Amino acid sequence: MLDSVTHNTFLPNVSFCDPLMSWTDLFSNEEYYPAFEHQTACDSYWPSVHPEYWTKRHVWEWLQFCCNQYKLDANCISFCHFNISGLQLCSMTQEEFIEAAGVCGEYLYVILQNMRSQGYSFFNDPEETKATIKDYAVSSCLKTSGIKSQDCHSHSRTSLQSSHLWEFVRDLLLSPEENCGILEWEDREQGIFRVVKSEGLAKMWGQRKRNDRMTYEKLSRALRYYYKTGILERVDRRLVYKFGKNAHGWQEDKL
DNA sequence: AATGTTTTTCCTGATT
DNA sequence: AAATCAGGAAAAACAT
Repeated sequence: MLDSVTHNTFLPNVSFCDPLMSWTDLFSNEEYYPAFEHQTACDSYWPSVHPEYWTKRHVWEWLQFCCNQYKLDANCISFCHFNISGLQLCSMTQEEFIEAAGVCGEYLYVILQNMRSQGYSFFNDPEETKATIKDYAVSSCLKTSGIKSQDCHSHSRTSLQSSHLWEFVRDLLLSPEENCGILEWEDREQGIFRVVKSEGLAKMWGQRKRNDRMTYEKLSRALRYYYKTGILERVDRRLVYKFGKNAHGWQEDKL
């Protein structure tokens, strides 16, 4: 899976600040994801800033990047431990990283230390990146290694972005900052929720996928496919859905 | 490169 | 009337 790191995601000769770089797909767009921490449009993009000077938002974006790029299981990461500035992040010891993110913490620690010492060349040179990361992949918390998130228990779930639609919906439901009234719980216990702003949801999903032609019509088709796989269950009310037995991570108690 | 899975797109028809 | 729901079919995108 590390191979993916070397592919098109690291385009040569592309500036790190270029907002059109492919892996920036991972991140939200200020327009629809309401800024937290009072960020404004003039805030820089994390790779263009030294880790020591990262804002909380930068830290957050960096985490998202790591999760997506290196396939770290976001469920291993305790978000509250990372609600800190770059300076605080840099002062964290390896132990603290492990404390905050289990095995993934080891990984994050290495990535950060490399970034600090080697700057962004760490990311610009696919081979080197691969080699550096490889040694640490062994103990990994990589999704593909088959380690389930339960193995990294004891940490509260995060709302870090995942690639699947249902996870996106779930995480939106669980993060009031980003939700802004688009989704609402109808019955928290039973996992029943309602799409309040259908077109807003489509827009957000479209942004995530870099697809401005997304509509609720099409998104809902994808949701209906989840009935078959037990991710969602049918609720015969308009714009109302229910998490099925194969959906995880939405329950309040069971984190 | 081959295959399986998820998502997107489009569509026809029913329901609210 | 306009949105939404239902799925079939096929293509595209993604993952392995």
